Amino acid sequence: MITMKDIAKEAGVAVSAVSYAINGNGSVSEEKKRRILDLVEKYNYKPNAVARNLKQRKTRLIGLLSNLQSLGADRKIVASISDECSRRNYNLLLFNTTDNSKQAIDLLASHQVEGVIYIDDRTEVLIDDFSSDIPIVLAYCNNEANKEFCITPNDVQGGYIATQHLIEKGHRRIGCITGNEGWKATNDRLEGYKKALVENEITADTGIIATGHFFSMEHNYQVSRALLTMKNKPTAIFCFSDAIAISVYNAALDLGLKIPEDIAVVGFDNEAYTRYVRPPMTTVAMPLKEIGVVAVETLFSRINNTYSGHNSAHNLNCELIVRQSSG
Amino acid sequence: MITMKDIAKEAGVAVSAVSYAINGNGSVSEEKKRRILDLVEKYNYKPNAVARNLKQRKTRLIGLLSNLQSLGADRKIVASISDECSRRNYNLLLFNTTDNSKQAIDLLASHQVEGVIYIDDRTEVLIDDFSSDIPIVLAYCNNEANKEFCITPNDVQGGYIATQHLIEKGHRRIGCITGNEGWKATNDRLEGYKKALVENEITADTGIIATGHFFSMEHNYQVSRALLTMKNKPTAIFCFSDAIAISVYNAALDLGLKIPEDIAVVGFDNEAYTRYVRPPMTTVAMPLKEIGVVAVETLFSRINNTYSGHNSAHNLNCELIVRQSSG
DNA sequence: ACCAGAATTAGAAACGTTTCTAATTGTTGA
DNA sequence: TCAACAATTAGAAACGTTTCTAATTCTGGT
Repeated sequence: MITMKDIAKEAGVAVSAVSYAINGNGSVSEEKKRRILDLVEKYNYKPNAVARNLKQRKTRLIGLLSNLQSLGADRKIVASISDECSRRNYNLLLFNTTDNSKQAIDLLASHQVEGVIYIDDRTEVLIDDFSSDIPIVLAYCNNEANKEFCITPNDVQGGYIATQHLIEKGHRRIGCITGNEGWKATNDRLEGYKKALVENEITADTGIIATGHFFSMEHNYQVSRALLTMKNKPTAIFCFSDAIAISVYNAALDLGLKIPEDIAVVGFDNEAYTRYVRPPMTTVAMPLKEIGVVAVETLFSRINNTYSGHNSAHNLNCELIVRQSSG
Repeated sequence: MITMKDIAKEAGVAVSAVSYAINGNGSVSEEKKRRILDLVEKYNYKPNAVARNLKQRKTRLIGLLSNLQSLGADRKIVASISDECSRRNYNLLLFNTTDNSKQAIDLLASHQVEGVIYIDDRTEVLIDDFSSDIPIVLAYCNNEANKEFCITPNDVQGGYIATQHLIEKGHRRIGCITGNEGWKATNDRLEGYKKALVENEITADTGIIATGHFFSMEHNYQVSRALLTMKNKPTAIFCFSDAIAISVYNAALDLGLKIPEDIAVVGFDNEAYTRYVRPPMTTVAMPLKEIGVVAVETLFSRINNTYSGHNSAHNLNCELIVRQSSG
């Protein structure tokens, strides 16, 4: 393993000169500089970043805590975060959280990361303790005590635009199939759904608000079927995920109902396949890329102490992708 | 920022004693040890990993090079790699490759990672130069010059079992829609397809071998439609991706053909949605988790110099997931 | 030719650990 | 009680950089 000392020796200069030559600070005569850089080239010498980091007390490393197991929507956020960090010449130190996030943060801290981004799709995050003096930002998830450092999709607005769209299409009897009970995404989307109804003076009928499940497709199919076989069935259904919407597609197919003529459908998530199902699905896209961008921006403003806290969550708006399932 | 020196001073011992106490090597009297660890607890002191890494010339870091933009199938590999490294108490330093993988590897090397895993879904990998003395392993992709360090799905076998399955279902006239021309996945799956035909003494008809595309669904739809409207159309189609299979689903729907009665379909990739489409899709699952496991194993055996090169690629078998689209 | 000031250079300290060496203390068996 | 040995301890060197300080060389204006 070749070091600066080796280069310095062979070039017949002091190690400081080598450092100056490589980093372009300090001052070195042109002739020496060329001699040094030639050797650097010759040996393909790369300075030891660990030594530099120790001396400079700066690692240009961001810790990324993510439950990669469940890497669903969040994977686009990870990609976006990675891009944003690269642009700033920062790298990511990845840590796979299982449950012990406290320990994970400690480990990242020991590696002297300059900040931590935590991605999770759970409702309330386990970190209660932002006590480490290292800046943390939460992406995609919520933490009541630290709202201002949470970058989340605006699920209320997402639920609202989906429902509003169906109302504009002429529907008055709009059902919905929610996600898991108690999840923030479920609560917020439901709130947006109700808000749209209220604004349009439609009284919500709890009989057509069904509880779905983000993972159990069997359950969603039963719920869809129940909704579509009611005596006074809805003319449209807003589903809290694309997968749930597929359950409605399947139930409709089995019951001989046509989408959107007999039943209009709107999904949520804008999964890749929604463009290709029949009929192409109208759905709500979360601002995943933007969440990554804002998370990194917020983190860096904290790192550089330029953060002007505004004490409210960053709630980024969703976008409605109109296709054919909504009429 | 509190250091060992601070702890040592307050405990009235030498810094070496603190190091011994924390790491449990060396020897320290019980009484001193308790005094030290109490202070460690009190100040929530965590040793600076950068300093330790410098001194020990060991970082317990693996570099991960991945084109996260295209994070498709590979995301499960990333999750698996992350798990395997965690189990070994190693962390991942993530680098988002755009095109300059050489530079990326240099950067990772400067961070003193002990090995590099490169994940890409491109045919031939850009790294021609494994010259850095740091061990590299390629996951999901191929490199002719360094076969033995490539961990790939066995696409030939994948194509074979899909076709064999259709033959066992009684089909003799089996078409296929390939992936992009020139891609290794395309070539290999086609080879497996042909092998199965030959073994069963079926002469391949190039008229029902169509060239599909992994990304252009419009193209795949046209191709599917053409295949299904031939005078002597196939009774089954093997598609080189699930998305292509969906195109066949759509074309069949539009032409009033029923799956699997009128046309049997097998996909490739086992995407999450294939369980929920109608009819549930028979498809081929790549051993993504296993690729991660073997990649990490191979890398560590190189790191620890216990690698017994066997000079051939690690080709891990795919698995057929039988559902209803194949009859 | 000389001097001030600038540019260049060498050397050493520092970053926070681990680990080596040597010194000190403690323990045991005769 | 004393040697012999083991356990504990302190101190310093080392890891590979960056950056400070001070010494040296160079430059141009008189």
